[in-house]
Amino acid sequence: MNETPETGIDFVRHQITLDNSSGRFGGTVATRFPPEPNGYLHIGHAKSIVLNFGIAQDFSGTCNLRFDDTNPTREDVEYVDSIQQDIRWLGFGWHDRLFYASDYFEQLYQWALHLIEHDLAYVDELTADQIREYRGTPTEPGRNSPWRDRPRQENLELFARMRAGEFPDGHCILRAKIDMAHPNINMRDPALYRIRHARHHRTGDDWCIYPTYDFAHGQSDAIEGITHSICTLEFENHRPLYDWLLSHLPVPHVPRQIEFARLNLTWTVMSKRKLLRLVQEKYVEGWDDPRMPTISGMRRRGYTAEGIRDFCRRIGVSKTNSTVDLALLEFSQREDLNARSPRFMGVVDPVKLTITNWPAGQVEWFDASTSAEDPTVDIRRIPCTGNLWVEREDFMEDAPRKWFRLAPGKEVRLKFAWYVTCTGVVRDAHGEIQEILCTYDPESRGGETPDQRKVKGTIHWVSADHGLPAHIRLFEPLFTREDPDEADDFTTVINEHSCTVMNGYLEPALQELKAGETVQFLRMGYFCRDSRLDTPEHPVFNRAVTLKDSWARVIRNQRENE
RNA sequence: UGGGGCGUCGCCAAGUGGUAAGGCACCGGGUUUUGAUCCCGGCAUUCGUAGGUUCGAGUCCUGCCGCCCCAGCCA
Repeated sequence: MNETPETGIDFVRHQITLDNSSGRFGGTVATRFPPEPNGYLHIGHAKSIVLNFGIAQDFSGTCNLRFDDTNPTREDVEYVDSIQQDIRWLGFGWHDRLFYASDYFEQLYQWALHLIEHDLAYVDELTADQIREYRGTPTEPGRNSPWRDRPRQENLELFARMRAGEFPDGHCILRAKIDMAHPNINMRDPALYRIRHARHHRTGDDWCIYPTYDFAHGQSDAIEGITHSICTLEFENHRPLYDWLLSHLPVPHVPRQIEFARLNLTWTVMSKRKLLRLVQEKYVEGWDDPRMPTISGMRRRGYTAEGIRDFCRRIGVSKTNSTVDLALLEFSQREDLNARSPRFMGVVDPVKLTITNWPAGQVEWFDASTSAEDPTVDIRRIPCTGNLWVEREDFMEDAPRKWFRLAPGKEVRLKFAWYVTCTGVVRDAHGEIQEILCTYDPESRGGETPDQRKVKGTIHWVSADHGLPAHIRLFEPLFTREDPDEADDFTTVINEHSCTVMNGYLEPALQELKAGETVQFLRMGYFCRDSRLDTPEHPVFNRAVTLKDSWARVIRNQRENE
């Protein structure tokens, strides 16, 4: 696949180029992807991963994977494992550059001491509520804590006792001493350390005080020699603090923070809090539900890593808050899936088709290619009989103009096989069509006739005597509106019909397909054999994405014009 | 109304004073044993808005308007 970006160089790469020519970092480029292990990665993270690892590749630099694990009450190893798996699956690696902010706890502690020794930090015994009151508001300055000017020695002792576990959670915190009247609220003596008597997934019970994001992130970047610390827009307000800490600490290196806009997608939610709620309240099967925008969900659905990377390149990187159309993600998937998926036949919503002039008991086998490009390669055999399953939507009793599928009196081609002409239908007691009756033209074997007559419509089919019953899962967006975040409560706009399970039939060759593999069912879309619900006795397929359907569009436009 | 950002086609997005790239979507047309793919063609006299500077402004200046972020001991 073409890996060339659709747009010019983005502003982040532009800044890096500028830094390289000014020699700010001696020409080296080091980035990092810093997830907090408190949830599964989603397509928004993919944007960041492609950016950070992509920049490292483009500039012959490095990209570290660093877990931002400074809050043991929210984090879990389940997530550190899934995150690594997802990044690898996306096609990126970090070699031996796997780090944890918790690796730096001792160094961070020493730096906190340094701040105290220079009268730049103090232990505050105000309660959380009091601190909030003292902080002021965006339009009013805050007030100094009564503990702000306690002696250096006392701060040192108190901080040591915090570490020693002498105080309960919330008893006190370490704060930077900056400016309680600062117009940027993040500079009003921000918290640096808090007490958390909680077991950490890596450091166990070694610590009962943990650094905040602000105190850990920039210093971790400094320790790792990160040149460009790329984060999302909401951290822009933190940059003055990021820079302040770095300039007041004896760090070995000073990185540059650059912020870009996080990804929003239509028809979905992206916040970890909301995704967690979908999982916990069982609106979905789990983090890897094919309807989830998680990496694991998309993988299970049948999306490809290449397609996701391509999507991330197409959306670009900027500082504009934006919501990308889901159609673009689907386009990227179709483009990649089209190039790599073998073609098979599967009937999703089956209706019987009986060939009335078919020799009783006869079975014909056709050699057919699974390639859309070259009919001479990748041949498998398909059985055909007089009893077939065809797609219910491929028949219409009163066909509109330009309909060239099945209808009374109309002739169509059964892909790879014969021409059949519809002679009638059989209905059940409720008037539902139970069976379509056809005759076939024995001269049309393989889909062409000696008289070269044109048949515009070609439909897919499966021999009812050989077809493999399967559950075929069709998905719609999880929400009923394209901007679920705008609803008062996003759970009130959940789409009840986001997953429809069809009882379909597949051509026998599909029996061999392995779980996790994606194929095209001719005319129906790309389907991935499910890795969780599938059994050898009863296959389960997920539709990753439909094919473009210009007939549906014709119908839609016709309706709108009426 | 304090501070920090952002406003270029329906959705993204290039553009760094010289006369509006590209992708998606959409609309035509051609090829086709997938109404798929593929291929051709169309799609911003205008850059939130009002002024100003300039031979020349999406790009510079000023004023408005709109949207996003910040008052966690979350990240």
